Amino acid sequence: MIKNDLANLLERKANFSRAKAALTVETILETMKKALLAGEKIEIRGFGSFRVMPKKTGFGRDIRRNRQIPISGGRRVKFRPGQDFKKQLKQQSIE
Amino acid sequence: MIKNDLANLLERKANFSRAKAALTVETILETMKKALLAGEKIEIRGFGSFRVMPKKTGFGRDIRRNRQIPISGGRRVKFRPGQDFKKQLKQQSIE
DNA sequence: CCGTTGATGATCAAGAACGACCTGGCCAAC
DNA sequence: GTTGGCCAGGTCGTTCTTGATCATCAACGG
Repeated sequence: MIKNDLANLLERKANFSRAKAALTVETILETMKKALLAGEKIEIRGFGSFRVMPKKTGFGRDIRRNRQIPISGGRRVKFRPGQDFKKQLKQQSIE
Repeated sequence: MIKNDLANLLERKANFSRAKAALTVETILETMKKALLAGEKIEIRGFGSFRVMPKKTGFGRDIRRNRQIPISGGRRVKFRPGQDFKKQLKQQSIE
């Protein structure tokens, strides 16, 4: 699924124009991104939650150069699917 | 940030009615959820990607009962912020 | 709609962090 | 205001994380 799919969905479901649909999708995603960058958490019931957490990981590794790479801090975005979402994930299996 | 915040945003930015804004937000999120449940991956450039992966974890642990808990498989949803997103996360620090 | 641009994914390793379950508290949703 | 979903905590095992490169495909222009 790509951004275009979501836009198409709004075209059909909400009867939006293509431009409006695309803009709406981008607006929402952009807003969510900004909120996360501001350190805010996003919590949508029935869907899931995004949380920004300080990065605790210490070292990664560069195979090519065979050296450890200090992870100079920062933050990570963690997504957790909601209860219903998780339940459905368990029930359905991948083939 | 909660679902209501996103709806308010659409009211202001896109001049949607409250009901339409709320419905739009839910429609998008619901669709994304369904896509993930269908095993589809979502890839939005500039934002991030959601991928569904089979769960390989074998055991969890119940501290209270001091026993191991078999994690009977299922799938997990993994979110990865996009390049730009990640870069900004690094640059900004938490207070 | 097709082609182009360039971001995204996989990979390899090693090490640290997260995840599951359960209960209580807090807050999102109605 | 009420309901009930969501987060935290603890232990052990699994997964993630980092970086660089090539191929693939999302996004966009003609």
